[in-house]
Amino acid sequence: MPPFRYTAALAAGIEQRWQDRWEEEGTFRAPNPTGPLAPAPGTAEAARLDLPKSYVIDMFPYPSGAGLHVGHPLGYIATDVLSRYQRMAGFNVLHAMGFDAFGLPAEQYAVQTGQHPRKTTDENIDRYRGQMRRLGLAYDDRRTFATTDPDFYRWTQWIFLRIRDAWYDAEQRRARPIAELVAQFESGERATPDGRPWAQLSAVERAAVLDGHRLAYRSEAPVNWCPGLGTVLANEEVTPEGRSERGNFPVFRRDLAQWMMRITAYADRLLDDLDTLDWPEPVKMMQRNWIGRSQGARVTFAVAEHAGSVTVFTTRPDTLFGATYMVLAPEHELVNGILPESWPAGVPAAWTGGATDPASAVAAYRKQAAAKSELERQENKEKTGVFTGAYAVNPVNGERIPIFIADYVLAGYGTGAIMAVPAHDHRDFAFARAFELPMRCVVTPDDGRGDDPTTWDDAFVSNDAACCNSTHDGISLDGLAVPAAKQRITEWLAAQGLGEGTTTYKLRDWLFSRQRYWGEPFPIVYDEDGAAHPVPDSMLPVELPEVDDFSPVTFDADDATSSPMPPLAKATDWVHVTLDLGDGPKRYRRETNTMPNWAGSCWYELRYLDPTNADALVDPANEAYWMGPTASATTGGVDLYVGGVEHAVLHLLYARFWHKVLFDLGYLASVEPFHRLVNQGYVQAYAYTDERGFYVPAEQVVEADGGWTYEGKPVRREYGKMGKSLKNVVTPDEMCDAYGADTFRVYEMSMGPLEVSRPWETRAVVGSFRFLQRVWRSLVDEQTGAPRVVDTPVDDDTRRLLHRTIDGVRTEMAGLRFNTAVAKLIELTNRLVQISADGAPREVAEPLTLMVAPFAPHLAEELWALLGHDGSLTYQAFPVAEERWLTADAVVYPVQVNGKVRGRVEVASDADDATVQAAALADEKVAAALAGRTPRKVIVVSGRMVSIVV
RNA sequence: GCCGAGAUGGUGGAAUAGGCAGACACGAAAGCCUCAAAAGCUUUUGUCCGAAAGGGCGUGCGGGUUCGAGUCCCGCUCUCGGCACCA
Repeated sequence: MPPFRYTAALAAGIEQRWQDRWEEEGTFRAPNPTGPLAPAPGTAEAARLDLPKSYVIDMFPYPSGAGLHVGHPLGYIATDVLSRYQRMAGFNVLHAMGFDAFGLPAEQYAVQTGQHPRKTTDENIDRYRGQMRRLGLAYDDRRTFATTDPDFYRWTQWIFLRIRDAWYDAEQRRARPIAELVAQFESGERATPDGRPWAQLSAVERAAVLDGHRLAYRSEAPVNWCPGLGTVLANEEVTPEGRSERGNFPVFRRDLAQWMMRITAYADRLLDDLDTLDWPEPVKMMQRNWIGRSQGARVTFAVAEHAGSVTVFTTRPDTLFGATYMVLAPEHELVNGILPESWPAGVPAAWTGGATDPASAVAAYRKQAAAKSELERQENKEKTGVFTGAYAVNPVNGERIPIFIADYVLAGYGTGAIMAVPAHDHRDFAFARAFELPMRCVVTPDDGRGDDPTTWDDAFVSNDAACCNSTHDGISLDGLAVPAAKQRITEWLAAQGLGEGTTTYKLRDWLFSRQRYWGEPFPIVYDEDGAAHPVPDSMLPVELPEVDDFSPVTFDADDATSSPMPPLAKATDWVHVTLDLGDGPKRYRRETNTMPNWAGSCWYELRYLDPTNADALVDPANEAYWMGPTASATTGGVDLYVGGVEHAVLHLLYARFWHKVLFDLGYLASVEPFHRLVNQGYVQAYAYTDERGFYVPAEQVVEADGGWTYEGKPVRREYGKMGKSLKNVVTPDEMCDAYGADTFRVYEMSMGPLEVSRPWETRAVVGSFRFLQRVWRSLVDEQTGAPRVVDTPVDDDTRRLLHRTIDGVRTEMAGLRFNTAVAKLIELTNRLVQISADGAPREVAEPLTLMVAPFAPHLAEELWALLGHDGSLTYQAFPVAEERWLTADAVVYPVQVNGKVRGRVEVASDADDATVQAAALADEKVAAALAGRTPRKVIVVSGRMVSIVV
């Protein structure tokens, strides 16, 4: 083995040396316009402030105990490659990394072992930092933190207080300080809920009124209580089966006083501003679906022989004439009030559920619905329900229609009540068929099915057809297209005082309390009356107390009646405090819930901008510089944010919400946190099970004619995640040991497009290793380690390849197509190898080194030094292609005869079409294919090809 | 069920302003070097017929538009992801 061959050991030496040097020199530090991270005037760093900026980050990781496997760094390497490229291409690049370190695993480990979560967390972070350093990730080392740092969560708490201290002004469509709302109440500009003057309200009453407006508020509301975990959960953390996403415990709806975030106030803006973002369409779609805005109308139906009325929400007010019955959610509050003593005469048996009177029918149905698990409801979509015995009056034609309760109507959406139009709604159709309810066609089918619903297989649903059978005193929709009919009827209802156009959302307010230890404490205390008071900014952060027992009290998983007991409640010395909140020292009780995991990740991208600022979460000048709106990003935000699709809804929606509140309150110039989002794919892996179904170590499985064996016995292959229990984990450290970090980086980038998931294949890594070896061997003498570069000029053909490569690599880099960029570099390298028998021409060696640098930075730095340069190449200009070498003198045209390539002709690149055509027809292979026939048509696509038709 | 994304050699993947399908890499085969092995290097490698020259067929399936379709249109199949009675 030659002593200076590029081996793993040689690579390890180079990598270590350059990582040390980058650290010593602070190579990747990005200057801020102002504050502690602003550069000294006149330095190279200061000059970079005049360049266009680029802010590139990944979704920061939760530092788990298992460390990184080869799947995790895919996005980190991609953003690193891009940011290294951009530094060379003339940008001031901010690239940073932190840790989302509050979370359950550390707490659960603490519960099991008694080891403080902070210790576990810090150890894991150290391990992650070590692994990331070893990969050569070029972060600004001054801009890093964990969400668990008191200096960080101080600001998380500060933001919480600003949100609590704000209300949403629906007219101005923005958040405003609560003091401005108080002023409106005081002046009488805004009436109090019960009309009394503000001054006459007691302190408790005022607090209650304001809580009805605050963007962070406490409410006694139905929440998802999970006794098995001992905590409440956000809607998003509950599976469709009604169980906890984590742990799969049953979840119950219970009324509990909890902190909420009024994210619903921002539903429209969160929806509308998606249009300004450069995000993958599926992610936008998921957010749109989650917000679930739908336009429609509320319509009030009187209850027959009764004083009450029921308001329904419908998106199809145009079908009001087709309403033949009404359905309330079983839990609807009006149900009990409208039940008659006995069934009306002639009620069909199927409607009563076999009960003797409406009250017992409703009670029985409710019981039956409650007994069904969510899963059973999912599986069985057959419509069930029961008649209430009451009738509603259709306001448009006075018709009496029966009122049912059924679980296909959800209490939490719209008004919890619907008008049923079985002819034009699939669900209503199914219900009507099951209960033999009448149907009336009020939208003429345009698919030839006829207008008699009794002959239909399903409802006719269309927004393009025209209305019919919809005329009564003073109102007719007949002949109107659906959209026009909606407008007409909505106006009519409003004029009659029977309804109004309205918008509803699926989005609910965000439950923000967790009964956990390892989270941000709320900066809230309660006085003797139970009133909440903010902890003054000057007393932040409210730090977590030391406790002996980190677990919330958990209960029998099925005990729906249990109540939360957070771990912080046990820290009695901490809970009970004496504070002076401006009216002298008093006793207070601290809030013992903590914030949910998402809190820190709702704003961390802002803290990288000014991580050491002690006076503000970020200096406005720094935020405006890095994230402010630009011509192409009109709502501002991070230039590139890379992370997994699993955060498509929750993290990204919550972070957008907080960002908008902070914008409204004047703290930020940007309206959106993340302008461009890219979802990196997953690196997955094969796992193998033996005949008993146990996993066997994947690395020892061998492939043998169409199957796989482990220790000679056949095993089954499955494809999925990497995990300890699947015995298929491959770590970046192993790859660094075997090949070096540069090889690993190149391999991860050349596996395929960033967005696509792909299987890990360790044995393929060697291809990237050979590539770097060829680069090294071309420029360095393997026997002496001396550079073997010559100054002889290269042939035109090589020079053209060089410039085509430069041009192509720049294009691919900008489009994040790193796999094809690497392929182009390999092609250039393979040419260099061919022409370097007597030494590598500098004309190719230098630009190749610079272009390889984003992918294999350590190797490139080493080669750059060997080429005779001082200092890091980090800020060397990326090569620029010369236009004149991008076009060849001659072009080879493929010639098609009847669609098949039959020959090729070489023609000067500036030849006109006639010349090209003549050359094509003169080619002997083409002539042979023509076999004497006269071309009917000859098509010359300039610079591309010739097509002859005979 | 609804919405979205996708399907290209043995494998990962190239090629979208409709213009030479399979770049680049892995694997495989043969060879060079070596006492030998490893590493490295060279050549071949979509498939079928053929000794070769050459030819036929080929981008999930079936149609269509076009001189020309992986790319556009219509109709399917399958895979993955999201939502799940949202009125």
